[in-house]
Amino acid sequence: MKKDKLTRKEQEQLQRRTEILQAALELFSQKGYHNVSMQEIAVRAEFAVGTLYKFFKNKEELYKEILVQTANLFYSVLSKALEEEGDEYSKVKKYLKTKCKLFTENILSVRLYFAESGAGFSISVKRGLETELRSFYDQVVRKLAAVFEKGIQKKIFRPLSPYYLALALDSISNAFLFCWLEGPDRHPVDTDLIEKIFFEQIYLVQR
Amino acid sequence: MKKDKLTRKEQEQLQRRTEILQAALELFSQKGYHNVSMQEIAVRAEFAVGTLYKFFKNKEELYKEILVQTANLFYSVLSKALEEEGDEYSKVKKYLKTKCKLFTENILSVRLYFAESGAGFSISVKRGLETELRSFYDQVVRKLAAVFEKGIQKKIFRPLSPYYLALALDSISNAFLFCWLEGPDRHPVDTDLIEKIFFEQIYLVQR
Amino acid sequence: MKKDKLTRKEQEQLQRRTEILQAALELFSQKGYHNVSMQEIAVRAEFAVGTLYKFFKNKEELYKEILVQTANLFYSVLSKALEEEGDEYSKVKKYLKTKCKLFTENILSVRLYFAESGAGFSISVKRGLETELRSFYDQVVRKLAAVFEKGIQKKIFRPLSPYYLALALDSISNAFLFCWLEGPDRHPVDTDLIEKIFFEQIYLVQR
Amino acid sequence: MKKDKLTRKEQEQLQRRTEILQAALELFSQKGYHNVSMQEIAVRAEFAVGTLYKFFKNKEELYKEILVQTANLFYSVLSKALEEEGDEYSKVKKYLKTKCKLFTENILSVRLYFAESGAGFSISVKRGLETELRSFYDQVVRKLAAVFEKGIQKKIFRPLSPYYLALALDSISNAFLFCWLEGPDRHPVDTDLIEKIFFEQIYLVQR
DNA sequence: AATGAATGAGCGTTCATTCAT
DNA sequence: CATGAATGAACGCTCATTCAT
Repeated sequence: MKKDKLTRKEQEQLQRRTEILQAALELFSQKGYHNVSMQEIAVRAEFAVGTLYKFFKNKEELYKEILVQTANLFYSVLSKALEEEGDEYSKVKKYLKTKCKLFTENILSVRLYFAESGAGFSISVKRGLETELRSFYDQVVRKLAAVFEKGIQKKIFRPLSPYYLALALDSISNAFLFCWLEGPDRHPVDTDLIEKIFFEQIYLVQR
Repeated sequence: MKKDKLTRKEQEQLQRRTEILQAALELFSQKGYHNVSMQEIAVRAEFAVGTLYKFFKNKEELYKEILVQTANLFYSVLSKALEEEGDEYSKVKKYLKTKCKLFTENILSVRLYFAESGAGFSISVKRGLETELRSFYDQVVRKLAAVFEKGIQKKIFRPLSPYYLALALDSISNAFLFCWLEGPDRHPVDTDLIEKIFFEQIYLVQR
Repeated sequence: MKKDKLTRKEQEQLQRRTEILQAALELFSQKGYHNVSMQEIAVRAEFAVGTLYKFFKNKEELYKEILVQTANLFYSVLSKALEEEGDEYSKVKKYLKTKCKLFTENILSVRLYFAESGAGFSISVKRGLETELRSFYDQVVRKLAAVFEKGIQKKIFRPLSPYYLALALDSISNAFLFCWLEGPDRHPVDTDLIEKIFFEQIYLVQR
Repeated sequence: MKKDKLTRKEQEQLQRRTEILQAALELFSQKGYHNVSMQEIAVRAEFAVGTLYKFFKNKEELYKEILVQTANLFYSVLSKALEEEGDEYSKVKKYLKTKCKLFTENILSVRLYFAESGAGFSISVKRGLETELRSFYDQVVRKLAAVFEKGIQKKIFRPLSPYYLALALDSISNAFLFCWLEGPDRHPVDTDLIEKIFFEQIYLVQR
């Protein structure tokens, strides 16, 4: 009947689903997968336990859904940032700015995502999920590396291994963002400062 | 009564304790805190469950002990590396070399430590443990920052925020080590390569 | 208002009811009461769950209805067979023939009926249902016994306890029918063979 | 160390196991598999739920154990009865006597066994268990059939299909025993009466 | 001191039943 | 009326912890 639009019922369903995911995200990111019960999620989402199972096959799938959604969001937003118009330098600047915004606006997801997939090591809740998530992450790093490669060819960046350069930029930005977002003082993240530190000083733009 | 030496009984006790910790480390680092039962640890350590409780108040304390021991080891080894003779440049080189060795030789501990305390975010098994471990980590970063500060004064390093410089070096070295230690290829970690990348190319030693 | 005929609405209602009962019979007889959910029945009957509850107070009543209908069918059909014209010998022959046909044409009901009420022991889904069903069964046996009694008086049958004779005939015919209907070979049931075995050989018609 | 005898500990374990099985038998035979919870069994056996799982992998295994034990008991006792000294006539008499005693002394097991494996149809709790149990039953029937076969050769019994003869005897004896054991009056089972009915009147001993 | 059998709270999950639409 | 999304009690099962031996 309707093509683009969802029926009101479908909209409501989607809304409920989102509410459950939000409640679960809040709890999982705060206490971790194993310390959150379905009962608890149900109470916070203001549904009965059974209702959760109407939307998600089991606890693991609910958890996985959150992480995959997060991974998709991060991947699509960061990918787009790297595909914008401009030279490689401005692309990387855009990437950083976008990443800062993304992290700032999605602290809970970020927290959960890094706890599960680990920037480095991690012990996954679900066998294979870790690998799946890391591959998302790796795709972004590779896209970033491709930008560095082109920038190196154009003599915008110093001639270093593009992949390690990308990895380095990513890990530094993660570290700084974690530092700012988690700190007890919790200063608003200063995008300009990051940009300045990475590019003008550390990151090797040819002068 | 006894001053330096432990009685044979005390030695034996220490030995048992260590065996339990080792068994637990292997299991926790492989499967994660929540997927390892005390039963399982007992079997691997070749003791009865009850015996585990003679040495550790509960599962959480056993876990905590492993992490705190790891943190102590890392802290003491890395601190010492930074206190060796030489200028700031060679101190940082020594720090990196030591860290590579430390990680390579203690993969299990490293895996567990980063899964729990997170290079960045993490969701702790035990409330407060995360903070405690991060403070250990932070002490090392601060020591490294102090070295950078002195190096900057001596004009060995460029004039950047010493703390962020330390954080950056640390996060990059973590990222590279994770990459090497976890990679499916699992090349033996190339200390010289790290050194070269960090110092000659990225890390901005004044030339 | 209406005397004999049902309004179209009532007819439709009856039709729906029958469809539900049929769907439930198929599922119950295949998987057993506890392994069939109302959801499942609803899907097979192509109604909503709620609709099932318009027709039957609850799952138990739906189940009970199937069994009671089956019991009624069996009772009425077998009773009628025993009431037909003829001597006692041909009555019993008729009874057997009818029973064979009844079982063959209603395997699902038979399966469910015997699983629930048990030829012998059984553990009922519903307290009291077992007893209720057995009383139906017992009525048939008593009717059969009455025929044997008369036949014994007429010297058609040997002078044995009519009730036990009836019980024996019934249990043997059940056993043979089960054997034939369930057997992996599943020969079409040979009515004549049964008749021959029961009457000419085992069942002791006076010669 | 000990060869034949069990250590006291092992004896105690066996005792506990038996107590659990007994409690479970009582409940299962009364209310059926699906209407008995592990909690309930635990309470009746005066153990904690966890303890049940030390002895049996899960509810199904506990149930299966009861049935298989019963099947084994029935099979071994009835087989032995058929192997005793004597002609075929006395063997069958012995078989009947033994079966009466067996049923009388193990009403609960009998009730459960027939509810599950069904003398005829049944809907099994566990896929395959039904088949497994029926094969035990079938072995006994075949042994009995072999006795009939020999008896027929020796002209002790009338020349009928031995298998159907065995099936008939078994189903009649079941029916009578069920009748006596379940009846509200619950007369003590009259072995002699059964024997008399089967042999002298119905069962075709050549005269 | 060491043991490991016993415990039972608490989990994830199902499904008969209800009731707003 | 028919619907089917929502409910929540109750299940099977696990495992950290205890304590009699």
